[in-house]
Amino acid sequence: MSKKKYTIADIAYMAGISKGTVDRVIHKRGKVSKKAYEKITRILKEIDYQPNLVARNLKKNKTYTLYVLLPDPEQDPYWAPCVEGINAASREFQSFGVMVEAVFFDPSGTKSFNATCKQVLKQEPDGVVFVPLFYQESLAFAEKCVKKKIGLATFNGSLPEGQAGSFIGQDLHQSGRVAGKLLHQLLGDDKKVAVIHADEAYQNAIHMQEKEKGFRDYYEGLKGNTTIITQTLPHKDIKNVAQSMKHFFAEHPDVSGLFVTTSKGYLLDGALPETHAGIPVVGYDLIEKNIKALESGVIDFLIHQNPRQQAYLGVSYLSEYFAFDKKIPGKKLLPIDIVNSENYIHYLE
Amino acid sequence: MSKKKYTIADIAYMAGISKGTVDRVIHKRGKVSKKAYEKITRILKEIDYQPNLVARNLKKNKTYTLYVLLPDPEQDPYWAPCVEGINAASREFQSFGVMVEAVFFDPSGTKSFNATCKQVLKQEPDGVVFVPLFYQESLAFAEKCVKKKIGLATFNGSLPEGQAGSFIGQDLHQSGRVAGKLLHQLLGDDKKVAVIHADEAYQNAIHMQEKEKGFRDYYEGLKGNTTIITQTLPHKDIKNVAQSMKHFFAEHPDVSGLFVTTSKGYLLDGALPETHAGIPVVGYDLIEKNIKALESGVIDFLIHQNPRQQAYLGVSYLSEYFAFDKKIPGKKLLPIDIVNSENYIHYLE
DNA sequence: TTGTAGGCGTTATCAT
DNA sequence: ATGATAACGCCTACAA
Repeated sequence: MSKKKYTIADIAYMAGISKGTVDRVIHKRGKVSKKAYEKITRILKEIDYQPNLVARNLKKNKTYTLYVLLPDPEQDPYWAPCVEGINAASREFQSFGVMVEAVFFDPSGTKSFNATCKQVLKQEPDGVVFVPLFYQESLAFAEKCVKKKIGLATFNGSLPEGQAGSFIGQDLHQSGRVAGKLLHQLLGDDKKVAVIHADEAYQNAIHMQEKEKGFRDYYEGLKGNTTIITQTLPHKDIKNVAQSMKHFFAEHPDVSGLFVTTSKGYLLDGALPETHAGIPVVGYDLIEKNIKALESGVIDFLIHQNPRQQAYLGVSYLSEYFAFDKKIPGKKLLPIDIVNSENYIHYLE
Repeated sequence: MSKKKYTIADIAYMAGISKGTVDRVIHKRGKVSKKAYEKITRILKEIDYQPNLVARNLKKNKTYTLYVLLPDPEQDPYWAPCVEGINAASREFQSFGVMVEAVFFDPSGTKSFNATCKQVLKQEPDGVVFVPLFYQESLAFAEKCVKKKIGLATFNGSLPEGQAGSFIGQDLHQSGRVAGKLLHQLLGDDKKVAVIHADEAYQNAIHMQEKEKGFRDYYEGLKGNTTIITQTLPHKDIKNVAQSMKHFFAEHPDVSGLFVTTSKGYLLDGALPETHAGIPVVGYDLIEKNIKALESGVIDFLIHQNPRQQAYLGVSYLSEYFAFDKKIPGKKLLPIDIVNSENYIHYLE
């Protein structure tokens, strides 16, 4: 089924008119007689004309600038793989005239985020990919971008429905369900388990809550009788987790499984009292410390959110939009990868 | 760091010579004076010249033909997602002059495979992506392709080392280890488990053996004492699995976990004797019947080999090679995805 | 309303 | 050995 490739010249010849008119029809620029318009549209349909994107791109010969805003990987290693993803996409599209610039902000407060947004806007980029860490601020930023007709994509967090641009991330509620299932598979029915919110330096309470909801949701759908309690480990207590855990298990000695809703599962390494040392733990994210905990057996499963791929896709979507006029997928949910000590290696790329 | 984009014209101007000579240097076509050669190479290095792939592609204006050979999805649903992957890649690269044609063969014997290979060679394609289901025959085919200078990629199975072209697949040995780990996580130490080779219609004994090796390998590295036995379920016995399982468990009542090395895990649905009904099972592949078994609880974990992505990458690699002169990655190992009833949905695309 | 004439960057041909 | 030039398909400015 080797379709012949038709060019505008072919079509013009077939219709007995000039290339210019054909082009005007294709781009609906008007200034075409009804007769010519109809004749050409008919031919276009008939041969299923596919414009040569290469030629189009060459002609445009415009370079597009994308900015990617994400938390500084120095401050939270979770974001490190994103930089790789950004670079990979950047390399891939630079020959097509897309320039990508990554900008880091300090995730511990909104100040740095706002400053970075402002700075990026000043560059008048064609597109922006960013992590909407702070809800209100992100919303405001997105609106400004829309107003300036800047292409938009977010990853690792979403803006409200109807928001222009693309969202790339994970179904957090469902990932909570996955965690529930895993603990259930390890423990069986009628046990007591705990959801641990090991607070991050910055605000991602929404993430943690969504995950907990999914987790509870899973257990509620079961016939068995599992008790779920929630424990928050505030940021200030992170210095002495062993102490906190000792208290916790003194109060709840019958807890036999833990679900850590953040990437801080590694904190449990060496912090579990002897009475509960081998207890099943499910956590999040393939950061180095977690992998160590996975190998030492403290953590049984990690859920991988694939930050690298999220960032890669964000840049790719916008790049393809600019370079090839592809439309941007509105929402892309990545798989919820289950990781244990034997398969993590392949997710590190 | 917006690098300026240099063109051949720029370089020619800088060197004070014509574009033609610059081109000759870039493509090492000779017929260039030493002086000019050195001057140009120096400039090229200095500015880190990156040719405009779009323009190059436009100029070449050649259409490439790729053939993809894979088992007929009608006969084994495992291959169905590959067709999607092939189509996705095809759509993506058709604007760049790459034509992709999928051809199915009957996996139950070598006859159809050989016939298909012959037929494909007759078309004189620029590239071939294929599933090396039959070792000897695949080797012969690959050699013929190399001789004819046809671009080569294989997926879901490898040819011996040093073979030209690309291989996309999974580390089967490691996936056996993953299965071992999963069963171990579900069962704990000092149990007896069984490796079940549910024979496929066609020969993939090598795959099954690799998986079993990895599985045993994992358990050998542990301190605990797990006994592993192997049971083959020949193709002819597939009609009456319940009977076979009854015999099996009568003989080995103490087996408390199963590892099915093929995509036939669903056969256990309704075929396990009451005495062993809820026994942990780890299997392979997200085919419909397996997903049902996952949801009903007969299968606890499936290992996903991502056939869709394998096929997609095979086509993409060759397409990018032809369209953009990218070099073909020699070997690409995909992640070993662990799937349970809560996360399978995202792997179905 | 329609047609024509470049030009995007690279490459191949042909003349010098 | 080198330089000028045309062509790939599309788009746009400008002329008719």
